[in-house]
Parts: sequence; C-alpha cells; structure tokens
Amino acid sequence: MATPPVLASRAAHATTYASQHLTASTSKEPPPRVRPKRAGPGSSSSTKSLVLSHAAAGRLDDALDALASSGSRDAFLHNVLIRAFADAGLPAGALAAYRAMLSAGARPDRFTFPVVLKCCARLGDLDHGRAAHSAAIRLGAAGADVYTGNSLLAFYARLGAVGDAERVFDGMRARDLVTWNSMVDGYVSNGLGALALDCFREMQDALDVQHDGVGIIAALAACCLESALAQGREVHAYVIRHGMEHDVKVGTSILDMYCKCGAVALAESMFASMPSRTVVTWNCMIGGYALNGHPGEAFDCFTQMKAEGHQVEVVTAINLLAACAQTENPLYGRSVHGFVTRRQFLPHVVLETALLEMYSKVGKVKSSEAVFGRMTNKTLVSWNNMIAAYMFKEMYREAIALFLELLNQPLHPDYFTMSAVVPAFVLLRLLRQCRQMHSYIIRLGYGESTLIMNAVMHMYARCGDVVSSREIFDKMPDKDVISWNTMIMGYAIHGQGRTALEMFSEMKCNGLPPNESTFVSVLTACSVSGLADEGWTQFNSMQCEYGMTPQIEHYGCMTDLLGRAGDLREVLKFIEGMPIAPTFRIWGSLLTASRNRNDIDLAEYAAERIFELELEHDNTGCYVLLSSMYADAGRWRDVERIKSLMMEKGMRRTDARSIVELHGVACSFVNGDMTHPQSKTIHEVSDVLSRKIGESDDSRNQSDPISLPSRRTTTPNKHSVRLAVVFGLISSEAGTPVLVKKNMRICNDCHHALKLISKYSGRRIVVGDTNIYHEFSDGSCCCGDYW
DNA sequence: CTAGGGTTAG
Repeated sequence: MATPPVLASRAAHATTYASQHLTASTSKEPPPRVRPKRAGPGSSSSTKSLVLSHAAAGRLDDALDALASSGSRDAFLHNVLIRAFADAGLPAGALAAYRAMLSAGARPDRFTFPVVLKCCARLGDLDHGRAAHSAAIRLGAAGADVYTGNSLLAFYARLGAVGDAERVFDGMRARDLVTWNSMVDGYVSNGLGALALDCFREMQDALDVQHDGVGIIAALAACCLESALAQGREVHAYVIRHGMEHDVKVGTSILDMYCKCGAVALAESMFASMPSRTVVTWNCMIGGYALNGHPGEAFDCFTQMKAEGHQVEVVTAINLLAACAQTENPLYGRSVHGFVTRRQFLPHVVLETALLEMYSKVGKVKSSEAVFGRMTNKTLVSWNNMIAAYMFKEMYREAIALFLELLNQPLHPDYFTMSAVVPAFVLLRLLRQCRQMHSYIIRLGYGESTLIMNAVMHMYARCGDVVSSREIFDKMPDKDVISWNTMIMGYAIHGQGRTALEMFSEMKCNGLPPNESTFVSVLTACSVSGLADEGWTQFNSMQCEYGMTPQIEHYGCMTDLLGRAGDLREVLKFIEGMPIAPTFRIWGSLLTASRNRNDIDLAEYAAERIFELELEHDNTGCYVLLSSMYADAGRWRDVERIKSLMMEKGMRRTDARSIVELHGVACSFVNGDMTHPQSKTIHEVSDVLSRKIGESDDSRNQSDPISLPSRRTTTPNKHSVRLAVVFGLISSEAGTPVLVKKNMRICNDCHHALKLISKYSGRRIVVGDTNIYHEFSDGSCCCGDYW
C-alpha cells in the first residue's frame, strides 16, 4: 500500500528533526520552537490519538513529528513516545524525543528520567546523562523518587563513575531492594568485588527483606572477582535456606561461581542437582572445565549437551575454543573453526578473537594472523591478542610493528597492550627503541601509571641504561613494591650491589614491606657483587623476620652466591640439602660455577642432571659450555662426542652476535664480521689494541670447539663483541661509554681483554650478556670476574 | 508510561 503523500512528507520531516537533535547532542538545548497557541498541560484528543496510533503502528518518526508540531505539553504523551523508541531499540531516537519534550516545554517527571537514563547508559553518553541528572534535581525528582534515584545510580555505575553512583546512593531519601542491588552490581561491574560484598552484607541489616535473585547473582559475581570460595558457599547456603535454588539463573550463577573459584567438583555436583538447565548452564560448565584445565571434560560436556538437544550458540563455541587451546593438537580448534563457519556464526568479534587466541596457543601463529587479517571489526582486545600471539612465538619485531600500527587506529592502548609489548623491547634490548617506546607511553598518557612506568623502568634497566631507570623511579609519585623491586634488580644486574642494598634499606625505611620478589632482587645483587655474608644475612632474614619460605629462585641466587665463593663441595651440599627439587636453574648455576673453577667432573655431573630433567628447555648452552671446557682441557674426543650428540639432536650452536647502537643506529656484528663498510678499519684497530694490551698469540689461536672443520675459526680479537666494542670506540666521542649487547655469555678471553682495553683507552665499556651487564672501567669489571 | 538478572576474548 502506498503511503499517503501527506504522511510521507511528514515522515521525511520527522527524520530530519530527529537527526538534528542527535547530531546536536553535545551542544545546549535546541532553540525553543514557536510556542503553539494551545499549550496547556493536556492535549487535544485528536493529537493524542494520532500520536498513539502512529506509535502503536511502529511509525515512531511520524508520532514524534505529530507530537512536536502539536506543541503538546502533555508529559504522558511524551513519555509514551520516549518509551516506544527505547523499546524499539532506538536509544538515540528516545533521546531525540526527550529533547522534543523539553523544547515543547513539557515537564519531565519521575516516569521520564528512568527511560532517558537507561538510553544514555546504553549509548555510553555521560554528558546527556549528567544533563538529565541536573534536570531531575531541578524538578525535585532526583532525591525524592526511588525510581529516578535507582536509574541515576545504575547509569553512573554502568559508565564506570562509581563515585557518582555512590553520591546518588548517599543522597537518596529512600532506598529499596533495587537501590541496594544496583549498588552491589555497580561495584561488581567496576571490578570492586570486596566493596560489593561489603555492600551486600550491609544491605541485609539496612533492609528488612530477603535478598532476591538479582542481588544473589550480583553477590556471586563479586565472589568470582575475589575468588572468594568461602563467601560463595555462604551465598549458596543462603539460597538453599530461602528456597531459591530452583531459580535456573541463580543456580547457574552458583555453578559459575564454583568454576571461577576453581572448585570444579562443587560445580559438577551443583550441575547434577539442578532440576532444570539452560544453554547458559551448559556453557558455564564447558567454560568451567576449560578454565580449570580439563579440556577433555569440556569436550565430553559439549557432546552431552548436544545429545540433550540443546542449541549450540556463539558462547558455547567460545568456551570450547578455550578448551581446544589447551590441547597439543590444532585439529580440535580447526574443527570448531569449521563448525562456526558452517553455522554462520562469523563474523563475530569475540568469537574471532577467541579463534585467534586458540591458534596462537596451539602454536599456529599464521592461522592467528589469517583470522586477524579477515576481521572487519577489531576491538582493542583483538589487537592485544594478536600482539600477544607474536610475543608467544618470539616474533618481537612483528609484535612491535603491530603495536605501531595500533597507534594509528582510533583505539586507546591499555595496560594489557603495554604489558604485552614492552617485553619485546626488553628482549630485543635496543635502547633506541626503548626510548621511542617511552615517548609513545608518555604521549598515550600513561606517564603517571605506576604499573606501566614500572615496565618502562624494567625496560631501561634491561637495555643497559640503569640511569634512565633511576630517573623514572625518582619521578614516580606512587611507587609500589614492584617499582622498588625493579630498581633493586636494575642495580643488581648492573653489578652495583651496594647501591641495590641501599635502595633496599631505603625501601624498608619508607615503610614498604618487601615481598618474595624483593628478596630475589636483593639476593641477586649480593650474588652478582660477591657479597656473600650479606647474602646469607638476607636469606635468613627473609625467613626469620618476614616468615617467608624461600622459593626456587631464592635457592638459585644462593647457589650462585656459593658458587662464586668457590667451594664447589659447599654448593653441592647446599643443593642436596634444599627442601625443594633442584631445577634447570639450580644445576645451571652449578655448571657455571664448575666452569669458572674449571672442575670438569662436577660440570659433567651438573650437565647430566640437566639432561635427566628432559625438559623442553633449550639445552644448547649447556652442551656448548661443556664442550668449551673439554676444549680448554684438550679433551678433543669429548669435544667431538658433544658435537655429534648435538648434531643428533638437531641442535645448532646459535651464532654469536653483538650489537652496538651509535647515533640511534644499531650495528650488528658476528664473529669475524666483514660485512660492515668500515670492516677493514675495525679489524686493524682491533689488532692494534690486541698488541697494546699484550694479548698473547696463544689465546688468539684458540679454536672454536664446535665449529665444523671446514669453517674458519675466529681468533678472540675478532669475536663479535670485540668488533662491536672497537667500532663503538672509534665512532663515539672520547669520554662517552660504549654500550654493547651480546646474545650469549662473553668468553673468558674477551672478558679479560675488555678489562685491559678499558684501561688502555680510558673509556667505560658496558657489555650486556643474557644475564647481567659487565661494566668495564679502568682495568676491572663490576662482575668481579664471575659470570 | 517507571529501576535491577546469568554465559564470552585480555
């Protein structure tokens, strides 16, 4: 049927009218229209019936137009229309109708505000909500009417303004069950579980009524946030006492609470006892199995769910993917991917993000990329996950590139983004990129965030610039334990044990109690700087004064400390006396100590323990170290044995590489490198330096034990680190330190030579290996020749 | 013509 011309033109007008009000959303009220002649509080019955009939037929723009042109000040009629827009899922239209109401001069009442506020919440429109709030205050509805107060409270809470929600709560003259429930739920949706539970308890005293399902569900969500199993069980008991357990939603929430608190068995018995279940119940159970590391049970549960005739929905698939991510075999995830494709669940942002994450966890980063690339709608979470996927695969450059791409998106990187990407800079250990990252972080407005600035501090320290690390630390307004731990560790890895210990005392003076990690930093400082007595004092103090139980990391530090002292039997005795089983970390420490004391027997013993562990850890370094010890001892047959063992296991010695950053450009050298344009000069200078420091031909002829016979061996003065240092020395001004990063430990020859070169050149030379920074100056190294 | 409800990615 064709629309009558009159109505058609009106409809067109109405659309413009509504959109005008939508676009003018941030400005003040639209200019008042011409006051109609008949502007009484009621309206003519013809206006009323016209508006109502349009509204009832779903012609909302027509209804709005009719009402606006009648100039009616009938609040009831306006309320009906606002409500109609809201019910039709058109919150923006509802706000346009509200503005029309205001410009008609009608007076909003206690029926108007709840709907308007709900629409503002749905649009995330804080400004219009605040405007409605002041209108409600002006009209006296805010404090007096419970419904208006409740809506205001819920509105602020949903937009994350908990403080405003609390103020509304406090200002209400009367509160009902909904008021309290909204407050509890408001805390929950802002992650404040403890406050939610306090509020829930307070509510029982304040109101003389029983909790309803809504409140119970909010309280259970609070228990999830706090992992408060005991309180969750109390809520469960309350539900049973008051005969509410047959409510499916309540039952499902109890089940979910048990899952989230890690009590799968309790969740299972809840599941079994439920008289009826919905898809959501099944989804929770599947998610709960996945969350608690039981992928097999999750799959079984899924099969059973389908057998009972339940429709699989998007959330089911998402939870199932969490289970797939835990299996070794990518086929599970792929089949779910096929399933959701066939069911046409895609595109769906959350589902796609879950697919991306699943592929990443089963090691299929290419598939993650494919999913990410096809996504039309990407949320910050999608980006964060893709960055994390690259990080998981150690694809640091890709992670950084994606992060830089994210900066060009209309999205604001959050803490997860930062904590995902910062380690990439740390691992690449390029100071220039750290500085860049630092400035991004400031530009993004995270300069005041303790969490993020801790990461930046860590980044600088790991990249060899402990001074910048300290500068940030000094400027931080709210230092937490992690800030202090990071700073202490920063000094520790730079061999400045004394400064680290001073920081530790200062921390305690400031009244900040140390935690377990603090002692890892402190003990590392003692061990790197050879402060044996201090180390023991701290090790005892953490147990006696702070009642902490040393963890494997602490034992690792103590093993290092003892190893450096040199009595290897003591080290072995210590390891054997440990109350926890030695790990790779511990035996590796003994291996290093044996190497430094040249005790091949003990080194073999330590290496055997490491091989016994049969872990997925990369043992290449262990083989290389052992083989170089055999080479030093002239045990060439053992060298060969190790070499063939490594070939058998498909291990390849990683190529030594050293990087020096000059004027913002990173130059990378391998052993004997000739690729640099200034190679000739670099090699010549290295030879000159070698002679000046009296480096013997003996050490220069020492061969690389692992290299194949065909490969030319490199004399120590052409090792990557030496070339990098030489290039650094000749390319920077006298007096400035030279900073070099190396991807493996420095060999004895180079360590010795660098000490002499620092003295000869009068320059400070800093070389970072995988663990610590060696600071060579005036003929000695901060590590005290133990590393 | 009025408020408040469960499951999902980090």
